[in-house]
Amino acid sequence: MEEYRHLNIKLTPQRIAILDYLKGNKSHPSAEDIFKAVKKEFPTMSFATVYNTLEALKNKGNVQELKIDSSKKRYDPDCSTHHHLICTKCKSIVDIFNDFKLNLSEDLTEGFDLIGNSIEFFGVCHDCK
Amino acid sequence: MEEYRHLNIKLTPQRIAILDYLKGNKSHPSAEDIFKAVKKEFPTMSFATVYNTLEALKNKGNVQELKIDSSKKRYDPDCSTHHHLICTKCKSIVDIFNDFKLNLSEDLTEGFDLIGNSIEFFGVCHDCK
DNA sequence: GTACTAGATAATAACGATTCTAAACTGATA
DNA sequence: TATCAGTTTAGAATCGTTATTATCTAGTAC
Repeated sequence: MEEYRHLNIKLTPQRIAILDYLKGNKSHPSAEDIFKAVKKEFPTMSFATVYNTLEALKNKGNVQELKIDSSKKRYDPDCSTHHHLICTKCKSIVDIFNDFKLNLSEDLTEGFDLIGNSIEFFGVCHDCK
Repeated sequence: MEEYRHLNIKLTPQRIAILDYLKGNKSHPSAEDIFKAVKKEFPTMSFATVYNTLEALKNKGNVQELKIDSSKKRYDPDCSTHHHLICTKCKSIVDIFNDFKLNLSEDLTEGFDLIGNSIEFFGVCHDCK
């Protein structure tokens, strides 16, 4: 597909299937979620391909790795600035697009060069209540 | 030690050593950091004891598990409300005690019951620049 | 269109953090 | 001081992720 040409990565059918799965995906899938979804179309799909592709997309700034779930990495194809609201029970994740102004005075940063921030809200989702 | 009696967990010498190591510790250690430190005093110390004790302390609300480092869990004996500033290179962590007011309007929370939030600032520390 | 090649895929092994198991041990209570 | 529920230990098992290697193929050049 031409729409992925701008990524400047070699476009294989497997990669296109992964990209299609990720496009507009708001579920913040794990590698396993991606693997299972793409395996339906490519039964020989291996985990290595999922991880390789995610690595390539991360390097191109086209996918964000989330550390929200301590048991496994999750991935977000939306690289715009936003935050997350996580259900402490089922680990479902909702995007929060508010722009919060968080100023840290120099004397608190202990000589760090600040790059950015990320806010994790937590709560219990509708289904888990 | 009497000072740990209030935890209401059985106090073994190994647990006291772990508690002593954690007391006032601002390094946000991993299980391995704790294991290595306590092993000096108790050469037969096993990882299971470290994880068991951390689990007990988590349940008592006396230790916080941090998901900041995607390759391993890190632990914070300071359970007061605070945030973290993380070096993207060496993964060192500094506490930020500012109290930020983060209001989320009802219509953004998609039916979640909000519990709290945690802010992760990231940057490059003095030593890694 | 055909050949070439750097880079991708797939199967599997390796790895590291964490959890589990089962037997021996011990702190806290009576 | 005897008891026992809970703890420690060593090691095995598990699980997510990374590495390896042989095979394959997308993209380029001819």
